[in-house]
Amino acid sequence: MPEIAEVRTVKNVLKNRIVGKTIKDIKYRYDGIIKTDKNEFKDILIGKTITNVDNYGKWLFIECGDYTILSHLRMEGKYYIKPSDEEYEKHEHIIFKLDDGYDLRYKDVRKFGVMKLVKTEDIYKTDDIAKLGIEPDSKDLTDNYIYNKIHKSNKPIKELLLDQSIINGLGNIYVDEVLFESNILPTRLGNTITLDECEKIKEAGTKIIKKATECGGTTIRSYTSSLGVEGTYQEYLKVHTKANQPCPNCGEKIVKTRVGGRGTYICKRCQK
DNA sequence: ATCTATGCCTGGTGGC
DNA sequence: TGCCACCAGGCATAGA
Repeated sequence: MPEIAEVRTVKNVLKNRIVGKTIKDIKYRYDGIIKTDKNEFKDILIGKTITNVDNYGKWLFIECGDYTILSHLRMEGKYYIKPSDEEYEKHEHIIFKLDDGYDLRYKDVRKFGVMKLVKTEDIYKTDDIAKLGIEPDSKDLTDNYIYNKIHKSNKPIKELLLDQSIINGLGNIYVDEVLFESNILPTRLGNTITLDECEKIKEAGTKIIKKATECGGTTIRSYTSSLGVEGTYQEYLKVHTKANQPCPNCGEKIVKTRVGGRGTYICKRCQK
């Protein structure tokens, strides 16, 4: 499940491989991914040159001059670059045929991902992007910012950290890791979290996301390998996916529970 | 306004 | 082996 570190890795790979290429054609094999006008998507993009690839939190921006594809990978979206004559694989839904003989292919087994075409100058005015909060390793993220966003809430801190309008880019894996690193139980309500603990969340978020980004992200469930977008941060995970294994700090058994409907891993001794 | 339930999806898994 | 109910979960949206 791509979170900010994985999306940044995809961005870096794509940036090296597709910037400067021109889109010759677009094929839809399943067009439900496209959430803006499907005809316009083709009409506007065919003939355009890819000018940049960027990301903001989990959103990927594929910039083509005055228009940009906003792409969200959700659970299992992936991009591949393959020779144009290579056979299509199952679940390769959107095919961008580039002028260098390669395709940019969007594959998504569960079809949860979305693409939207917007004017580049309007990216940060769109509803999807405008509402996003601050990235977890940004210098702009402060203990006071977090505290102000959560201290009146009676939702579990885990749900608040998954709220993209507060912190932009954390998903289920990194929230578990951040809360473990901060010694905070995910079930604690927002209104019980102290300013000091917000500082710990900020520090942990910065440290973990920086490291995970360096590692190229985390690969937990990989059906297929792709273009170097598989990371190695899974080697550094301390609690997520570690049910029944000893806590790396104290040896207590890691427990898997559910918080806000999501699988959640905790050490009951280290997290209070 | 805010909360809860549901839908989107497919493949893997465990029970029988 | 086959069948099937269930689970994984980010996010939008409908309904309460």
